[in-house]
Amino acid sequence: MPELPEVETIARILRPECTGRKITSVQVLWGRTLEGISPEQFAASISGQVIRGVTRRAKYLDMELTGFHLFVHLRMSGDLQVKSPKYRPEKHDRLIFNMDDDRYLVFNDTRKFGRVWMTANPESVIGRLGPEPLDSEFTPQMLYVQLKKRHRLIKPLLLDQTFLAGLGNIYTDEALHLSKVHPLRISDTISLIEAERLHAAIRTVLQTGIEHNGASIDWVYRGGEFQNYFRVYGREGQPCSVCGALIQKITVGQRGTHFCPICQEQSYEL
DNA sequence: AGGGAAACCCGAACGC
DNA sequence: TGCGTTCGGGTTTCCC
Repeated sequence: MPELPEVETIARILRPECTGRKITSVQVLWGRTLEGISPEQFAASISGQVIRGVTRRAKYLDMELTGFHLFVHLRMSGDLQVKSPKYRPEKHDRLIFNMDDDRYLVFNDTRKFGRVWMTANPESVIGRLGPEPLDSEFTPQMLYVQLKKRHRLIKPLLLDQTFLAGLGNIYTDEALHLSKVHPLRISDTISLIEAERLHAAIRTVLQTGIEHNGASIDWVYRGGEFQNYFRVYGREGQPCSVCGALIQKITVGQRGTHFCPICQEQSYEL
């Protein structure tokens, strides 16, 4: 499930493969992948565009083109890979870009949730996103202040991409457990100490994810390594690695939420 | 303002 | 075995 670390890994893999390549044509195998543009218009405007660079913003892959940005959000099951000239389309391929070295950039997405935007104005796609959790501007103090301004359950707030950009369900549960914050805590009751722990935990889980995905070349939707290090996610009924209590699973804001009832006390902690 | 529900999808897991 | 049902995941949109 591509979250921030997986997108970061893809960007790192694609950057040397695609930078400087010209897109000569594109096959649109599933039109609804494209946001705000018809397949015909898309094909017409992308042909001849040169890929200037590949970066990441939150969970969006950002390909800078000659006159546009191509943003790709992989959502649940998306995958983006460079294929050799002899590649033939496979099941669930949605977009196939032909590059000027005769290789292909293939967007495959089993569940059809992934989306692609082509725009001259990046703000129209990523303008509402909150701070980047791994940036130096994102400080413990800033997190504390922002939490104080809101009155929301901490779990859904951390998942809100306009509050903080990049955490998905898995990393949120992991970060809450690592920082010993209960998922049902109300944001403006979180102390400075707790906010500092949460800040550190968010960075730790994301960085750990990046390291483990980076360590395995073909992780994308074929099983990465980070799953072997889950502290709570998917471990309902199994013992907490810290205290031995059984991990519980509840629903918070319509999302499956895993936590340790002992480590993550619900009471206020100074 | 915040929260709940529905919608978009399909493969895996589950129940019988 | 084979069938039908449920679930989950990220995000947006609508409604209370």
